[in-house]
This record gives sequence, C-alpha cells and structure tokens, in this order.
Amino acid sequence: MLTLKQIQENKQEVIERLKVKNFDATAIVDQIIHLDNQRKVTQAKSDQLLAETNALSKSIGLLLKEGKAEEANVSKEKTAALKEQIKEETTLLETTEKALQAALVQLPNLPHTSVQAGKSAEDNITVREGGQMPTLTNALPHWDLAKKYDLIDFELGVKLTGAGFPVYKGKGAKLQRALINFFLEEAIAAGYQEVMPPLMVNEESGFGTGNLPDKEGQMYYVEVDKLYLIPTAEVPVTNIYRDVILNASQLPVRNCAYSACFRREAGSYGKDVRGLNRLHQFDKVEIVQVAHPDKSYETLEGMVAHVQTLVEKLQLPWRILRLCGGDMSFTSAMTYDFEVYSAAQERWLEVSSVSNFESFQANRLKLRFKEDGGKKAQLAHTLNGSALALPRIVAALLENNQFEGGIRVPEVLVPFCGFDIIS
RNA sequence: GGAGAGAUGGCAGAGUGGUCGAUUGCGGCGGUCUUGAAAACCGUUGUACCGAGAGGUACCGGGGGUUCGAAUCCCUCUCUCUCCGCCA
Repeated sequence: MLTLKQIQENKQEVIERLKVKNFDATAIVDQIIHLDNQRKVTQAKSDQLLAETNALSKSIGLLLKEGKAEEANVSKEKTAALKEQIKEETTLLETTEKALQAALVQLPNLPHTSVQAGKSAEDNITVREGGQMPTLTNALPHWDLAKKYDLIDFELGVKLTGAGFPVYKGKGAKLQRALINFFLEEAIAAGYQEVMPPLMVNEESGFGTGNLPDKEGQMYYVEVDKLYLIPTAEVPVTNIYRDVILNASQLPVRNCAYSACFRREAGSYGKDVRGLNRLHQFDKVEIVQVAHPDKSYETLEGMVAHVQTLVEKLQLPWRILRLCGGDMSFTSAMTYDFEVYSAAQERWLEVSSVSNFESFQANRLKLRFKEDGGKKAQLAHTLNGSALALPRIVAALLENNQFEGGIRVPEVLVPFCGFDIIS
C-alpha cells in the first residue's frame, strides 16, 4: 500500500497517476487525508491524557511510600475521571485507525511515470521480440500431442481431483522435472539463492504481498487451519522478509524458488482454459529480489534480461510486452510480460510476468533497510518474476517442435531429461 | 491427540506490582593505547507514532482483564521445548 506520507504530500499526483490505471482515487484520497488528520488530533489528545495519568500514578506510589494514604486517595479519584476520557479517546483512535487502514488498502500502487495509459491488453507495447516463428502446417495442438504420446492425462486428473489438475505421465512427467531443474540451475548461476518454501501461508503473509484482502477468492483456503494455498512462490518467498530490517550492503537480496502454484481461476472459460492454458495447479520457478529504491529499475531490467535468456535457450519465438496501466496488477508499478508463440493454437501465450512493486509490498511487509552507518530505516523495493511458469512453455514446446516422427526436445533440456525425442 | 515447561532487546539471560524501555554478558559501532593487529579500557547501540522543538506516547509472543500503577497477577489464543501415543 501507499504510505500516508506519499498521499499527504502528493495528493494531486497520486490521483493523476492512478488515472493511468483507470482508477478514480479522488474520494478515497480525500477520505484518507481526513482520517489521518483526525488520527493525529486524537492521538495527541490521548497521549496527553495518558501522560497525566502516568504522572499521577507515579506520585501515588511516592505518597504511599511516605505513608500519606489520604493524599494518595485524592489522586486516585482524579485518575478515575481521566480514565473515562482515555477510554473515549482510545476507542475513537482505534476506529479511526481501522477506517484509515481500510481506505488505504483500497488504493492500487502508483504506476511508474513512464507507464502508458490504456484499457486492456491491446494497449500493451511490444518492447523486444526474438526467435524463429514456426512454419508448420496442420500442427496439432498440445492437448492432442499430449494424448498421442501419452504425456499428460487431463481426464485422469478430473477423476482424481477435478478439471485443471492434469496428471503428467512418463516422458511428460520427466519433462516437468527437467524444466524445473533447468530453470533453477539457470537462476542459481545468475546469482539467485534457492529456497524451497511452504505451499501454504497464513493470513499475514497473504496480506504482505497484497493477495489479501482483495484477491481472496482467487486462492484456495483451508478453513480448519486458516491457511491459504499459495498462488505463486512470490507469496512465501517475499514474506521471508516481512518485519525485517536489512543493511544496505545486503541489497539486492536475490532468491529463486520452485513451487507448485494453486489458483481457483473463478470465472475463466473457453479456449483460455483448454489443455495447459489455464490450470488450477501448475509448476513455476519464481525469482524474487529486494532492492535499494535507487536501483530497483536496474534490477527490473536485469530480471527481464534473465527471463529472456531462458526463452532464447529454449528456442521459442518470444516477445516482451510492457503492460499499460489498465492491464497492470493492483500491486505493480511496472510490469513486463513475456509471451511465446504456439504453432497450433496460432497465438501468443503469457509465460512470465516480471514486476517492480517499489515500496508497495514493502510497506505492508514492513520490509526496510538502513543505509550503512545510517540511523533511519526506510522501505525497500520488492520485485519478482516468473522464470518460468511451466504449462504454457510445455504447450509451446510440444506444438512448435512436432514433426512426423515425434517431438524434438530443445538441446538445453537434454542433459536434464535424458532424451532428445518424444515419440 | 494426552501431560508438563516456557515465550523478555541482534543473541544469551536477569527481572514476580511502582522511578523498568528494562541489570548483566556477548556481538555491533565509535574512541584511547599500538608500527599494525589482538588484549585491555572508555563511550555508544530497538522500533513506531505525535510534536517546529523541548518532550510525550506505545511496544517484554497476540488479544482481553484486575489495579491509581503490570514485563511482573488473572483469563484466553498462538507458537516453541520435554515426555507419552500415533505416523510419512
């Protein structure tokens, strides 16, 4: 969430920049400023009353020590009246703070000043592209290939769990492992430290990365234990740094993690959910960084460059989009999407999203750092990206590399899976 | 799941109703000494909010209560440890 300081000092700018995300913040910003001002007044009053009571209590202690019980009793009566007032003020303070918090979490992150306005995916800008476009005729879609070579069983997944939970089999399963290991090794070689996080998180973690309260319905929830299945490793990995104060010399912190990801995907339908295009459970390697505010956009470019090497090594046709304000997530200040082209579906599939959240998550997480020798802790910047999400990569690999005799496995994966042809 | 013990500052560990934001040790930072280092010695060392400042307020796992006053007493929740049971 945005900081109160940001909103108080740059009210008009906040409103203007959120227009780029098609968000009218005027009413909420006014409400926040009003509540914050009320909070300050209320706190000043309540602090002063508390100070008076504290002083009286101290004097009562001294009086009793000197055996002046009569005088002590007079003071005790005085505190009774003060306590009434304190209760009133603190109740008001609490409700004001709650209302303030409720208003604050409604504001999306400010898009970076260079982000273009726009309504939907159509307004995204292609910043780079590469790879060979496929020239296949009569290419089979990946769901047919998966059946033909017995790689993925969607119906079996329906039997075991439900739609969107495929069962990978034989070389299909091994290809998953190979991709996971390939992505992890690439990330480690690029300087990321691997972590293997829990697949469920508590409510605090969901709040820290901005998944709660607004995306509640997108996560699976285990009611009895009040735990959420993670929609991405971003959630547990970023929350490692919740309530942490780092030294500037430790930045940037770089982590990578493989995890299964769980998404309810309520409201999705049609060709978007066919085959591997949109699943309730899928595998992903995620990269996460905590960066110094002055360096976070450099960091973002570095992460984009890393993801680019992955799609290049896999020899897939790729392009990088910079998302317009309207297509960006609630929490992001700038996002690049990676898409790969799939030969049979004849369309671009999103396989990665790399974002800078600036201090938006850090503010919720209380993730801060201190300049070397500095006294004051300030909010760090957080970033993350998929590197990469498997299902659509698999879809594109199967579709683009098919030939009469089978499916060719990209060279970089052969050491990881042990075969070069699926037949 | 049953029984018991515990949760205090970066870490260790005191503190069982008042001047305790908290003794002390270690670690960190600064200094003295030294050619340099070590040792020794001296000083310093939490976070947030309000305030122009002086200063004030809150925080001893979370929440609630008793009291003029709570790290300290009571209730409750969470977590950790030990033993028993079960188990990948």
